[in-house]
Amino acid sequence: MPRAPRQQSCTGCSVERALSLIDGKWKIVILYKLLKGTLRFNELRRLIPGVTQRMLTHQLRELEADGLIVRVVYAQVPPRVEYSLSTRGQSLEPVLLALKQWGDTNLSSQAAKAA
Amino acid sequence: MPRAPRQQSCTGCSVERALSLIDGKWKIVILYKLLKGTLRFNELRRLIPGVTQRMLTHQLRELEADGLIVRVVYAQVPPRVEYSLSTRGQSLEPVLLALKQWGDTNLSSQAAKAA
DNA sequence: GCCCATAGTGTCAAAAAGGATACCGTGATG
DNA sequence: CATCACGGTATCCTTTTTGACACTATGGGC
Repeated sequence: MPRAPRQQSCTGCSVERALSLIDGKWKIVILYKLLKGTLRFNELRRLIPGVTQRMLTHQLRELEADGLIVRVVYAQVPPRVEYSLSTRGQSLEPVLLALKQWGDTNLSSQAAKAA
Repeated sequence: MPRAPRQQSCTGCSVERALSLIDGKWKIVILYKLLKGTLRFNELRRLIPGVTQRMLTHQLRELEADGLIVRVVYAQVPPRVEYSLSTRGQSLEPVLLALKQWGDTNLSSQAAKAA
């Protein structure tokens, strides 16, 4: 998506603004994984098959910039970086759960056909 | 988004599948508008400032293909085409409302700063 | 000395999404 | 006769997003 220019006069609707924060192929999944707790970079990578290192970094950076997640770097070797939801990110829980539940009940192969 | 190729082996997570149905800059907004009832093409267009005719058509077609909305064409002149949520689309209501509420409470200028 | 893991960054190129614009057919309206 | 509204299509072009791949630093293990 040529996503919203990250700053838009927002044509009237809070939904659109909300969307601009969580678009991107991986953001919701990342947030969802983080719901269960803090994760390190490579843990996320393993939890989300298909995401590349670059993409993961990118999305995490944007999520951080939007104040949805918190990034903590431990000055160690090997590096240790932990990601967790910010308060704002946690407030997305209802949305994430609603989405998950919808996916589960409406997208299972059976349900999809029954629809 | 080079969105999910519309058919993916789906690496394990129903959330990802759900996302592939509602990505696109306008889909959620369209669905949200349709929550309140049936709308005609140009009504949608007016309700969603910023969307172009082409985009609206595109997104509506995809939503229809994914079984989230229903398109009814009346053989009249001038043409009359009505869009409404399918049962499946209506089942998205909790998600849409959760998103709207999150947007309202967490993205108002004050809240955004307080975050 | 060589390889591994961690958490990245940088560059390049492909693919997709989105936007602008012009055009279509029809009947009513002026 | 010209124009408008409706619900689109078709085409072209630009911007974004994404993916592939190579490369980095450091300390530990073999």
